[in-house]
Amino acid sequence: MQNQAAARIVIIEDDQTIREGYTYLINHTSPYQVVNTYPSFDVARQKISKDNPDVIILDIQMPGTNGIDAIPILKKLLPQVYIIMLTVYETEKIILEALANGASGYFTKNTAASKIIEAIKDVLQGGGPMSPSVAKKVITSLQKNPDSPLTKRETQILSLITRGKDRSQIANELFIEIETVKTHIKNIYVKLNVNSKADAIKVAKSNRLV
Amino acid sequence: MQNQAAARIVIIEDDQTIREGYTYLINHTSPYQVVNTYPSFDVARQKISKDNPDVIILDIQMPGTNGIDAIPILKKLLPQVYIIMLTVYETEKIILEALANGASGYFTKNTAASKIIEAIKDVLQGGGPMSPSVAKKVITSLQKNPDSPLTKRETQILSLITRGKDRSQIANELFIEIETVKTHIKNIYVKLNVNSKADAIKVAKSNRLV
DNA sequence: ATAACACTAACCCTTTAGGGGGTATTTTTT
DNA sequence: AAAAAATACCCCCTAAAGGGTTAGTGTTAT
Repeated sequence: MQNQAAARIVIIEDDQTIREGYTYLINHTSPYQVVNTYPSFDVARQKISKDNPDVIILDIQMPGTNGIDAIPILKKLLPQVYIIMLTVYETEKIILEALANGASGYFTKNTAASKIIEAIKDVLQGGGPMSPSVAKKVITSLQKNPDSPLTKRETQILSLITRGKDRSQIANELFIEIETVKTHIKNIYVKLNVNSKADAIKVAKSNRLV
Repeated sequence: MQNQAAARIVIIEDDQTIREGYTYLINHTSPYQVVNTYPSFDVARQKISKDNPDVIILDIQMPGTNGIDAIPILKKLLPQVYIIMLTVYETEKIILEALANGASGYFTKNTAASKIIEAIKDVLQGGGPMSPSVAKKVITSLQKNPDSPLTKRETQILSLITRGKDRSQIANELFIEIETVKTHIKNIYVKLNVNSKADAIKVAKSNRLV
């Protein structure tokens, strides 16, 4: 008698070869079972609840609803499910969208089946498995610009501005006068070559100053 | 004759046992060499440039300057260096601060030396190595709330507000009237139970609505 | 020690944006 | 057919933003 049922996997992927390849490999080399596969999310939508999957392996480019948009719908249908993206896309934008929408892992399609099996184990244990190059892009997206032209105080104030604070709230929070805040903001605008809050935030975000 | 010089590693870590343990293991089981070790950043500061490291393994809690604050200074001294954090801390806040400051990888101290050696290989090849639990926290920090009370349009407008756009800019961007934007904002305020932009942004960020 | 930078604060000024109250039509989704 | 979402208009008043200028006091690096 085994300790618990094998985790249930569903693969949603339009390429039949990939679908069958991963299915075979997962079923034959791991303690997990692929309970169903679908060629698109639109086909999966009505039936996947009955599969009761623990993990979904999801493509992005598919006929009909794309994988990115499918994630929140799948999470609503199956709140406990872990979704691992398996796709050819690895632009920072798409990776971050997938993770923002609720994906728990992200791999590119050249990934060996053994790594996918490790990834299934990893999500089930509360990890966040990613390809090295994906992890790199995620980390890069979090990094600040080390060559900011702003001083510490200016950076601090710009950060409060990006959080929507107004001059008086900033003054209160930093225990300084509102006129001092104004001076800092004026200096920030000069350094960033802007003349409004909106543009300052835009420059701050695009140059990762905060 | 070997293809290239072994990558040069420096360890900055106040615990002598850990320092010596990892040094031994890296030097004896991998193609990398630990060229120097330091018990604190303040000791390392003046001499590390001469070590010319490719990778620094960095603790956070140390006498003097902590590891988080040390990262940008090290990056300024050695712009090409990869920094891998090795620490007992794994709160989301500290992890994100370390990565924002320029760390390329992050591990907790119970990590096996073999994983650290893999991590060194990984950063040198352009990856972003992390412990599974660290990767999980990084991914969680990027995820949106799937149960937002806001409609698509409201979410879109709130997102533009968080980017510092004012009513007229939002109206222009979405090709709608400024009065319509006002209406959406009023509805957002009611749903979020706030009555100012700053509070809306605060609620949006703390509940990951955008 | 001394110059440069950072942080602080004050005065002047005008323009723009924000927030609250309502009502109402059209479009989309269920 | 009913509900929800998106659109748009009117009224009101206060608060906030932006620009210009000057200046004292620390701190830090050369």
